[in-house]
Amino acid sequence: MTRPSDNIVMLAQRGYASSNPCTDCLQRFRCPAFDRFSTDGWAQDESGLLPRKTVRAGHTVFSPGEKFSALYMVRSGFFKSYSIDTNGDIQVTGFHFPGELFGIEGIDTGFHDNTVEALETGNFCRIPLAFFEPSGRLDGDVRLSPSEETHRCRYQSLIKVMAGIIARDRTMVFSLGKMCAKRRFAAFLLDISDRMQNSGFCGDEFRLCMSRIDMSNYLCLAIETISRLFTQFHAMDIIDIDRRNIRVLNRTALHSIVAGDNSDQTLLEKVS
Amino acid sequence: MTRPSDNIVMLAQRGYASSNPCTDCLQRFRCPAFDRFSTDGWAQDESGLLPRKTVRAGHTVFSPGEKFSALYMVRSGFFKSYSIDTNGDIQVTGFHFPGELFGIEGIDTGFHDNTVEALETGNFCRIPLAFFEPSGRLDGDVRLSPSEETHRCRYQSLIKVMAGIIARDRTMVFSLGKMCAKRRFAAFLLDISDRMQNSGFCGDEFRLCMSRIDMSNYLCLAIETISRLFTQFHAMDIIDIDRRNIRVLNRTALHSIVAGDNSDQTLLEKVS
DNA sequence: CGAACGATTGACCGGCATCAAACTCGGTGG
DNA sequence: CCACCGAGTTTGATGCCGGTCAATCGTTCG
Repeated sequence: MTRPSDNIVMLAQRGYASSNPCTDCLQRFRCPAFDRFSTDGWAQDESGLLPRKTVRAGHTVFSPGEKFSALYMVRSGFFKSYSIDTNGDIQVTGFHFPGELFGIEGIDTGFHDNTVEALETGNFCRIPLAFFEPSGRLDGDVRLSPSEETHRCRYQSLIKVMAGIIARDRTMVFSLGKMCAKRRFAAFLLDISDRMQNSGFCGDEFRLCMSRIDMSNYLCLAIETISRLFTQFHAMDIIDIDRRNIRVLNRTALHSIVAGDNSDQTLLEKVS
Repeated sequence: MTRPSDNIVMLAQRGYASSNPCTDCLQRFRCPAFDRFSTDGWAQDESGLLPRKTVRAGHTVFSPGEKFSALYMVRSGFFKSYSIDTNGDIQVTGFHFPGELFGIEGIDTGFHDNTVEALETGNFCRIPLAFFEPSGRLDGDVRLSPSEETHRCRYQSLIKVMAGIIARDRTMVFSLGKMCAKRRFAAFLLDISDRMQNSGFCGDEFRLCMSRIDMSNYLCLAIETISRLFTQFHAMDIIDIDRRNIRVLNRTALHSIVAGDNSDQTLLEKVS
């Protein structure tokens, strides 16, 4: 069968494609750089279009210590971000799907403190921070002088991005603190499913873009626990799982597990 | 545009304490509403000063569903914020000390989704969201027309507030996911201590403003675990604890527990 | 083919939640 | 003044979820 990401990958052009401005970008309606108010309909700086770039699996978009000067919009492919603590332990902090933004965490210090890495060949668009500034400002990247209305839209976009991150982090805190492994994992599957759908894929049958190790690290569970939960959910006919290919068979069951009417015990234990 | 002299008159008329504008506020240097660029040196709207309010222990600043239209700066006292999930379970999401801001979480939906409650009698200042808007805007609250420079400062303040929340949430995720109870608790004590100091109190001897229940809920641990850790740290001569009064005796030990060279075992186990 | 890596499955055990009981302290009323 | 109560806290006993260790299997690649 065809890989779910083929359709988008084929549309993604490399580098500056003058034939492929924002008006043709599949992610334009989720992109804060796409101006609905401008006459021509696509974001641009002095040099033309916003820069795009393609990275292969395992390669990074940026690393800790690099100067923070832009946001990034995933155009195709999947990315993960992680940071390394003082003990050298890795913490996967998130996954990024097509149409999603990443890289704003460094906004307070001015430097990135995490790494963003492509899970498979992917393409992203770099949106300079100056794009969101209150008024035209030259910072070596780009000079922009948006109209007041345009700027307000962009301003609110930036706020919204950060608010979304806060909301997602709060969910994560709740997940880690109050949910047992099963609930947490079910919530993770639903989250991934929803975001796949938002990115234009089928939400019920797709390929998991990350390894079991990344999953376990992100969810703060042991790899073995992840594996056991996969087989358990499979035995309960909630999912079909083959390598990284997953099919959601019983979404309702996942939701009831997440709801977890009782704090942490074996809801639906004997279904199989 | 109102002149400073006008405001003084208005203050007297409205019963504001004219002897206590922002220039006398102890928290002014941590407050985004305090304008270092303005000639008179304090934040104001058309009606005079930013509104302040006092609440008693157990009373709320706002509740879920209320319209989001302002940030809040703690002037004195201590506050906690918590939300209630679909199962009716409470999750304490944070504590707020003098000089700290709260209430920005509702910025994306336009409504607060959590409750902020005073832990003891406290006073806070309400900063209308319009204060941070790119340009003068009338939203029923206040009309402001800041200069470009002033606005950029305010704009960046808002960004910084949100970035700070994101950083704090990330720390929380790491704490909940990767730290055992002892490390988590030690990190909590250090966090509280630092913030007490930032708020102008002694960082080594103070009164814990929240109950054991709030602590345990916030840290996602059982009350019994919190209690055991208090006695354990006391036995190790790391702290002195009497009811809610705590004295930090060995800050270095707390730091080494948080560092946790090894994942989750009994560092300093046999010190007593 | 063999090495390396990821994934699965089983056995074991430890940290922390849970249950239960005792204790402290402040408030109330007889 | 003491008895009583209830909320908050402490301490002990027990059990279980999920981490750790270890062996096996499947897949990929040099």
